[in-house]
Amino acid sequence: MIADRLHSAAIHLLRRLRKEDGRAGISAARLSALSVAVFAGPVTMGQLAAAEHVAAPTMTRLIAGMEREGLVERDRDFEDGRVVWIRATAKGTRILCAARDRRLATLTADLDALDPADLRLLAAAAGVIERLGSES
Amino acid sequence: MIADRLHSAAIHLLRRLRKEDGRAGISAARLSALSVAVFAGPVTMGQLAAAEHVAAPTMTRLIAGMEREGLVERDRDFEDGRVVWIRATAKGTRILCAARDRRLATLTADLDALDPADLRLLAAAAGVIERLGSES
DNA sequence: TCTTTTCTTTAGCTACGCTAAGTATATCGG
DNA sequence: CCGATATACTTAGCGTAGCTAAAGAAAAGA
Repeated sequence: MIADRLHSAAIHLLRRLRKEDGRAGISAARLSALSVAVFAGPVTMGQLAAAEHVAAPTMTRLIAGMEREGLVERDRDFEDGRVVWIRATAKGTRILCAARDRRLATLTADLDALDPADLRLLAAAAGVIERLGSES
Repeated sequence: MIADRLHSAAIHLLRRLRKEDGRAGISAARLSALSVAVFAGPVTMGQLAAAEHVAAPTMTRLIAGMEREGLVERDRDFEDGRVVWIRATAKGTRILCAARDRRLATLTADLDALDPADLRLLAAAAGVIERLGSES
């Protein structure tokens, strides 16, 4: 029942992290999209939606919210007028890093309580889960 | 940056599983609560909310929805009139198993594509993540 | 008895996810 | 060149999940 346990574990982990993210003033979904914008350079709306495995309108709203708060900016493509490029602002990059540090601080406390062996296990498993989540 | 990668991995895995659960006609949050009701015997609302790391009103609504669909039943406690006991119905148990089988089927296909070593890794990591999510 | 505590629900808000439909731009066949 | 189709994104509207604040009902204590 690996599937069950992974599912349940993911749900509970996210609920826990959600609280930390809430304190940082940004939701998990936005944070995840923002990190793509920050680290994968300017991306189009379509690329972002695909990267986040989310329908296009969902990404439109996520970006609209972040644009209102000055975390990202939109630019129309010069060649293709339909395409919108998303770029993280300096503030967006700063917020991302701050939120990440905050998560890191709380999670680090938890991780420190683990066996070094468990920690190595998690590090290795994260990659596998990542691949699992991005399949299909 | 294990925290980041775990966070991102959990988000993407859940988004993927959400689609499967949707096809099964039950959401991830309900499924998770239902499995507690099924496997941890009758539980009170408070216990359920605590087990799922969710505020009480959230659990009230989850249970209300599942009660409407005949997946669980409520009973007042004989001794303490404030307490409500939640019991999974036969239908609820059936639905849970069906949804689990469905998830299992899709995830199994993914898992089969993994190295046996990766699979063992995931099995071991699930327990660690579980503990991580249930902390504090 | 009156107050306080505990368990649950109601009301109301924000946010995320979806589909269906609309708009604007590109592209292709005639 | 022009109409039809295809693509990229947005708008509208719905359902669900999460929260807090406050209310209701029952238990426990002064």
